[in-house]
Amino acid sequence: MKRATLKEVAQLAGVSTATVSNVINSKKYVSSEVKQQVFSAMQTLNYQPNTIAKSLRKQESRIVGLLISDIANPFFASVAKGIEKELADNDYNVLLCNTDSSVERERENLEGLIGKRIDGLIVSSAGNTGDYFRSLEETGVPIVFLNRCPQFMNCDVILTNNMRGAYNATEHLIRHGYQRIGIITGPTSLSTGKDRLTGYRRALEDYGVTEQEDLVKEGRFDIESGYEKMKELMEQENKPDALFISNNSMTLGGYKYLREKGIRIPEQLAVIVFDDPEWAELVDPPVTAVRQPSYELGMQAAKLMMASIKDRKTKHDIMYMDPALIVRQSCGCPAVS
Amino acid sequence: MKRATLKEVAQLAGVSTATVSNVINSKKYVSSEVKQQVFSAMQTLNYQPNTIAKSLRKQESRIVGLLISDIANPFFASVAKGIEKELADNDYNVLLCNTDSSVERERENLEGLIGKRIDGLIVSSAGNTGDYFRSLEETGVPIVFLNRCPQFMNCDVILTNNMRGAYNATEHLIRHGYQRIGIITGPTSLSTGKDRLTGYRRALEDYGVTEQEDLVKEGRFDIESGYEKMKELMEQENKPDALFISNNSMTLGGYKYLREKGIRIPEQLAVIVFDDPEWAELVDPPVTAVRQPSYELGMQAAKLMMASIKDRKTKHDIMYMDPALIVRQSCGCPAVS
DNA sequence: CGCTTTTGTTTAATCGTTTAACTAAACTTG
DNA sequence: CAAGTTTAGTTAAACGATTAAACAAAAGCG
Repeated sequence: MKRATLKEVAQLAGVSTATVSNVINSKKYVSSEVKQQVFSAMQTLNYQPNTIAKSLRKQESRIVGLLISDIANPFFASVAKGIEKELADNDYNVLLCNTDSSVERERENLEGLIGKRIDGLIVSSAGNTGDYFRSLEETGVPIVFLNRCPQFMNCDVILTNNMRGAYNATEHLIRHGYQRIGIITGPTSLSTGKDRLTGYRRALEDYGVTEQEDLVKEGRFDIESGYEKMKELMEQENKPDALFISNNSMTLGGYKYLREKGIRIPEQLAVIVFDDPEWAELVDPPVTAVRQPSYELGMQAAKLMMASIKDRKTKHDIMYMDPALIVRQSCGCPAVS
Repeated sequence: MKRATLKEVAQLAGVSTATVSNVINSKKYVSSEVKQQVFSAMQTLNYQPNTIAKSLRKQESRIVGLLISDIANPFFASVAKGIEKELADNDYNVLLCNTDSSVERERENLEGLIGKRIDGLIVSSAGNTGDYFRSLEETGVPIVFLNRCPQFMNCDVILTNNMRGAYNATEHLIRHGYQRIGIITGPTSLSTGKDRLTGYRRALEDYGVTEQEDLVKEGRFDIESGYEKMKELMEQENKPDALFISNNSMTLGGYKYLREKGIRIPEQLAVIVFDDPEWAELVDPPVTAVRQPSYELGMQAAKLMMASIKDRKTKHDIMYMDPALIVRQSCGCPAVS
């Protein structure tokens, strides 16, 4: 069954298409008689306006692209949920693109999205430079960067205060008297990876602890590299007595290794992790975590986006959300402070 | 900066729009001279075809709607990832709609998607009847139901073999000698909830165990109800000695309660859960789980969708994916068999 | 050399809306 | 009551692509 068009509705109601359009969008004043006619015509034809045609004419798609590395990562899933909610409330839809952290796929997806004439893009880029976003930006499409901070562009950025989160975590470990505090960090090509590492370093500095090079391992924010790096750390001469892990996925990998080897937490190794997924309090032992407000992060990103699209906001912000340290049992006795 | 149109490219290249179109889509034979001209014009104007116009003309959007209850649930997140991957490989995009299990929002979203003229819909409905999908189906848009089985419609359905999964889990508990095997099931208005309950019952029957009404609790597939129902079970006279929990979220809630009360698994309560999220082997104790092939489920759903869209497949399938029982430590000693 | 066929390109209609510009009727108003 | 204003609705041109049909030039052919 073909869908009815506005024209057909107009014919049936015995009016012009313009009038039908006006009725639908309640633009101009239309007599209630005619309105009734139109409504009933719409009813009988089961008319549903064609958004594509509308988009073409109005030059807006009411679609926002979402470019993220891994929707299966609970952090991103939660972010996506926040974004979807906020956008839906404003009658915008989300086009989901998963990049698997591949710059290649990111670029391809971006091209597709440009073609689709998205009204905005929310992105947590896999790349470090992000120069290929330029061509989108130049056409006036607002971009919100999520937990990634491109150097040069004039667009909104929303970030967890990664440095502070990492600083607090490290500080916590220092205050508990740990001497050899290691870190499994993310790719330093990403601002999240870099900032968390910086936070860790600042804390060490501030407390006069000298950094030990072999206690700093760079992973790839995924499960496998978490396992690998944990292995490296625990098999080397100079083992850490405490460890800060930079995200949830690497924690899964790391914990896996520790479990296999029967290494006890926190007796043999104290652990604090960045991200606070729902399983954090159920693993053995419950893990002390730096919680990013992921859902709120998504909502805020979407709000910034709406402000750019609807209110034509052109002054762009960089917005920090503060993470919270949730102390559980993986980081040593609740002493000192 | 306005985006260039095909017309402008044509002008610059000194040819007609039809020719440019032909070059882009390599439809008809175009002399390589002209081709060069067109390409270079496209280059200098930084031309990106407008998909919206194309959609309108060709009457296809190359967008598939995805309607799910909660993208933050790792099961759905993984499903979504599989769908996105498979669709992207076929040059289709995913429009993500989160319904929060609200039939209301589901209906609203559906309307929006119809307006957007999606080429297909993949849905894990929150409702039981799903009659409002009819209007979409009638226009010839293929629908794939995911883990939900509407009675009447002529569309593809892809299901985890919920009954078998639940049966196997229950059987496993019975064979380990448990006497009072309980279940926290999902809403029986959903086929997932119902089928898992049925599987549980069949197993009991087959082994001549009589069902005890007060050991069967119906949750809502979310964390809160998991906590509630676990509480009810463990505070009543007739406590279970083993429990089958119907999904991952309710497990989180249930485990939370057990941890609070210091109830030991499996000594005081053996547990098997449906779904095998990434944290399953890290919680204390690692949980025996019925693993649904979530990513593959998503991929298959997308494949069915592509078959319907591209190959005009009209004969529709109901496809079962078999879950696997992953035995860990939460369900008693690895004895018997 | 004329005739058909092939090749390469153009013309113009179309997809389903919105909206600026226009019109005709009804209503004010001095 | 003539002139201006308001009201309620129509006409037709966009938006940016695709594509059937038309066409001109070149090639093939006896």
